[in-house]
Amino acid sequence: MLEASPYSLEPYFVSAVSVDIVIFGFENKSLRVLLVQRGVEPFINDWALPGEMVQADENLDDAADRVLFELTSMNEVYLEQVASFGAPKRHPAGRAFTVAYYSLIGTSAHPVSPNGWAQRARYFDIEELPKLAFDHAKVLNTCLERLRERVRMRPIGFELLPRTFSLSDLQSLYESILGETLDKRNFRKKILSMGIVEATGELQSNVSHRPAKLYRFDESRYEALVEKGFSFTV
Amino acid sequence: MLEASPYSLEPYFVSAVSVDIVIFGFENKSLRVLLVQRGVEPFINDWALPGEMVQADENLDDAADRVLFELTSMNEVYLEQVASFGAPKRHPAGRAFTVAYYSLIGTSAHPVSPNGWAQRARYFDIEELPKLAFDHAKVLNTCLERLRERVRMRPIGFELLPRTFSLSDLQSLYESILGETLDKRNFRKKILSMGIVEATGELQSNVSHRPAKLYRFDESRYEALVEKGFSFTV
DNA sequence: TCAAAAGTGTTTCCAATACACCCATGG
DNA sequence: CCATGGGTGTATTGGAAACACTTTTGA
Repeated sequence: MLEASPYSLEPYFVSAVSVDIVIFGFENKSLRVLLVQRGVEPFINDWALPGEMVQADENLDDAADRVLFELTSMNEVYLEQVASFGAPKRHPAGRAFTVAYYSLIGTSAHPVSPNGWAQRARYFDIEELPKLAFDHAKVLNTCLERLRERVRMRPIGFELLPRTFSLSDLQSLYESILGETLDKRNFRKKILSMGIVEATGELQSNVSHRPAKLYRFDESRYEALVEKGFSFTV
Repeated sequence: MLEASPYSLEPYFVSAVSVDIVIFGFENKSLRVLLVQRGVEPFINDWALPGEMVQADENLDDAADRVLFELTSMNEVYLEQVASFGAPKRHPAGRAFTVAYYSLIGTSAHPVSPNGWAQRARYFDIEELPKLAFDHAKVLNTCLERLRERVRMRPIGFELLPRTFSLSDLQSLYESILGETLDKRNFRKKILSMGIVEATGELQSNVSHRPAKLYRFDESRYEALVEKGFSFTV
């Protein structure tokens, strides 16, 4: 809370606030996170979450959108605020808070343009993360847990797949997010009974095994289900 | 994210960060929220969420604990961070972010000592809230939704009841949090089968109807269940 | 013809739901 | 004896979980 004089607020306007984003992608049957390598002190050369200071005229969600757009040139992406962090010593330059978001974007084909303080950027397998700058390991973990929670409650994550996909693709996605294996028949039954995917009629090609049917995500059906609330437990 | 020169950070250390707390209580079969009436500008005389600026050497959770303790003299209370808000114009004195928490405390018997910028404090029925200062209506709403989400996932909220309580008390608590009525027999079956309450052997006294059995919350059993994860859908 | 992944049904079990009457107390 | 809330059981249904073999393709 904030008050006017005689309780002066002035001494409190000394903090910096940033947004940091855990950008999840999915490729090669594993969950990935986009990290950037710092090109400046502190933590120079360490990997870190993409993030920027919130600008004077910007609200938090807009700042998150901006960071995401500047890095990936993608817009209108699934983005959810998760938590804020503000340990007094988390940044050597002063009192710095950060608001963490996670986002889901299809990995395959977007350009990545690190800018500002970053020298490069790439996806890391969630199982093979490098040491991270600041408290970003904790931030990332918190966001991963939130993603898992979400996935258990509803079929999130179509954003991580190409426009058409096989049910096995979808299953590996869930398996790599949840970190456990699922029964194939039960998984299919569940997804198909929800009616949130529809067959395109196409098949995979050039695979050295029986080609899978391809599906697409039925967004309108999905929205309808979210409206009236459903539970999803694979 | 934060960087060192040549990307100077200095211009960013200009924000204030506060914590605001939605303190839920339960009395008279209805869910209540503790609000304080502002004694200073801006929004003088309006009701607002209890909150304070985060101090220089304090992390967010500690600041929340402090606000709660200063107001209610209670410690070790259930407290959960929910979300952060930072619209550029939300405070007239400058760029001010707030991190919202909610807490659950038994209402009945704690003193309330408003201090600093507040002239008084009292509980409001969740159905009869006054106009709130700043963006606190939105903050409160977000926290209420989080509480509802939590309650649907697990039997939270024993903190809101006296140490011994009847199953009907527990049921009204759930009903007022969720805003819907529940079937008595099914509710009891569910709660008792989870084994998270145990009968004390005592009965209500001085009630002009059949006295209810009193129960207490079995905390160790509860923790054990949380560990291995359970779902709770009343 | 082999390897690799796709695809497919049934049974079992448990939890969710719906539903109506008698009981103990104070006034 | 009446009003008030406390307390109890059963039948039904639907979703969750367990489980193994056949099919199609490219190499």
